[in-house]
Amino acid sequence: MEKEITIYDLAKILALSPATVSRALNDHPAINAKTKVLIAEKAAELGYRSNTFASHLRTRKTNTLGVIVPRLNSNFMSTVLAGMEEVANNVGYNLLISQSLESEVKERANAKTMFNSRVDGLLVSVAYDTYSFGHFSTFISRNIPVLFFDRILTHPQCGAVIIDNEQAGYDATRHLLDQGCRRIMHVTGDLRRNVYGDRLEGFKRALAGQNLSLDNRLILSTDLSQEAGRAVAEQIDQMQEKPDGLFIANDLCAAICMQALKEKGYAIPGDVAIVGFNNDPVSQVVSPQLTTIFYPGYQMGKTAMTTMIGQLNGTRPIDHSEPIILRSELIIRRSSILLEKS
Amino acid sequence: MEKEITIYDLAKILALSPATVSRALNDHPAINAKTKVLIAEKAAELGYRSNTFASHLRTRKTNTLGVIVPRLNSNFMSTVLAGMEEVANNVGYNLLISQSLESEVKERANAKTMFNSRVDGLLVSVAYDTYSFGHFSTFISRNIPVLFFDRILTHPQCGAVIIDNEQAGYDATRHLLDQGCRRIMHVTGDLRRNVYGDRLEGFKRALAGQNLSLDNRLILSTDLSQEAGRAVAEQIDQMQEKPDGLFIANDLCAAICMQALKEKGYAIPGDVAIVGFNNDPVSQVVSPQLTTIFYPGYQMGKTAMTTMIGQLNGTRPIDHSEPIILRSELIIRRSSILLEKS
DNA sequence: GTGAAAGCGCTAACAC
DNA sequence: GTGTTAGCGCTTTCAC
Repeated sequence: MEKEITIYDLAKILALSPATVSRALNDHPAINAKTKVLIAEKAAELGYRSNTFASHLRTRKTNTLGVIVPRLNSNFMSTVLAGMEEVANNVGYNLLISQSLESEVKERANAKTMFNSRVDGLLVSVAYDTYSFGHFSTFISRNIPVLFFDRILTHPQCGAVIIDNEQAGYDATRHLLDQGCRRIMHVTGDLRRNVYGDRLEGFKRALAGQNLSLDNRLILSTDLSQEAGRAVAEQIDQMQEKPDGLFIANDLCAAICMQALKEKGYAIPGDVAIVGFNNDPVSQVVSPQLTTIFYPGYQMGKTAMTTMIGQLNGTRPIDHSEPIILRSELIIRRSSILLEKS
Repeated sequence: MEKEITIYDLAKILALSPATVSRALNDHPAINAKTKVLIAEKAAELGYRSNTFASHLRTRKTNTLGVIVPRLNSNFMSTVLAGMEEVANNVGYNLLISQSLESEVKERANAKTMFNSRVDGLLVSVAYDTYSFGHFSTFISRNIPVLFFDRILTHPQCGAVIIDNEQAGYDATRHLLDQGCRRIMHVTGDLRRNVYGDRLEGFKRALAGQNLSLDNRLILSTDLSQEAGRAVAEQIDQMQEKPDGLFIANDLCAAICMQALKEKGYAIPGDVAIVGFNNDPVSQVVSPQLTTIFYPGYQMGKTAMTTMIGQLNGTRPIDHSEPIILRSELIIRRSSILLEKS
């Protein structure tokens, strides 16, 4: 076990004060350039590494940001995280990542851990059943910025990065309508969650635009799991008046559902046209390929992180009155094409 | 911005010494049980939270573990991470996660950051092009345990958690042979990497078992990307002697390749039987569904983390002479079934 | 069973 | 441009 080199060791060897060494290492402008070089070389030579705890203890900054996501093992979330990590890493922030496993209880515990770890900021996409803000208010009261992304809670002091779910829901539905569908079923998640609630609004707007009335039996709130996909296919098979279009708020769920429908003998898109959501890799490999909404996960991660870091640096004006909205996009594939392009 | 409560505040209020408060909070046996209760209550009442930096500064322990993965946005890796997170979270360890983006250079930088963050241990799945051990030896020399998982580097002082890639490669190939394939192509990654090299060994052993000679033109080392999948289909289409079996070391790549082959008019599995690798969600939604190797990602994450924590606690005997090998499993689906079960 | 005191390594006033 | 000094909040001998 080698001994750790400290700034005191460097100071003694170079006949300087620890303060000078500290300043030089932090690239303080007041220090002579030559002195800096000297110190940097010696530090490298002796394998000096800054003790972040001592530093954090003084500065009360940790250079660490907490990220809480519902699940790590989802294509979308890991893509978001990848984007966040890239930005954070580039500017020297570390990421403390944990998952709520879709449980508010666990999310609360994670938030507490983050708080105790003294993260400089917190980025959160909330769990399926999170509706209270309490576990984040400790952050707010200590001036630690909290930024929500994708699945958000609305709070005057918290930023948010989302896509325009209402518009995306509208686009998806409108596309099915344009293809001639007149009886569209919408399979979605918990409607109190912004991402699902907003999509439903878009769904409704699209129907209203065609003077179609809303049939509540055609709105299914599920957990969007693979099992849900199978169950939906089963349910459709049992229905008297079957839908001719299906808008499912998750690609994997949609893919499984499509597969189950095909097995039951339904033609896709002939009998039922299908639109998914997320542009997950599965949407490209199912047949027919799945029409979906491109969800810019990587960009969302980068934007959220950039916003957070900007806020921490004070380089970016903070306006939490409006969420940051990223562009999503309808990607039309074979699962929904009923009309040839004219 | 509320003021932080420290043990000094608690000590003063309770007319005790900071030392006693510290000991009580850490459940030191020498402290009177009643005193402990008293202190705990007051701490809770005032919203005291331990300053981990001050603590770390003294104890030189961080309760933080570093994890470096090639990419966060892969289904397999995020599943592994989910498993790790669950275990770590349960015993109070935090995870500092970063991605190498398949570059040894970035991996080196990440390792340095982890080192400076004083992680108590490091878990690594190495980048595509990592062959030197140098950036990990600083950890070893400071007695910080390094554990590799999945894509490993072999080192006498580092543990490793893997699946038996050789056996998996054998199983996949043997299955194709059992289905009657006689000209099997193997599409894989960088053969110097254990996961790919070992699978190739299994591939060879299976062929040898049937007295089939090895045709090097049928071994393709690619980056296993989606583009690679398309390129392989193209290449097969151009070949004079086409393969009747295809073993691709990645499900998404395999799914894309299958799709491209289908578009070119090949029957799957009739013309070409296909086996993938990973049991990625895509393997279940392609048609025909893809035969693959189940890769226990969640379990791998849990096992790796449990091993690491055991080593840190000293509760687990450490034997790095042999890697920990998890069971993987061939999952037979329609993409490779040529013979009906007898 | 509890207290006094030193010090972990760093940074930031404040001097000069 | 560099040095002096005083902590940041905690743990841990060593006392009693």
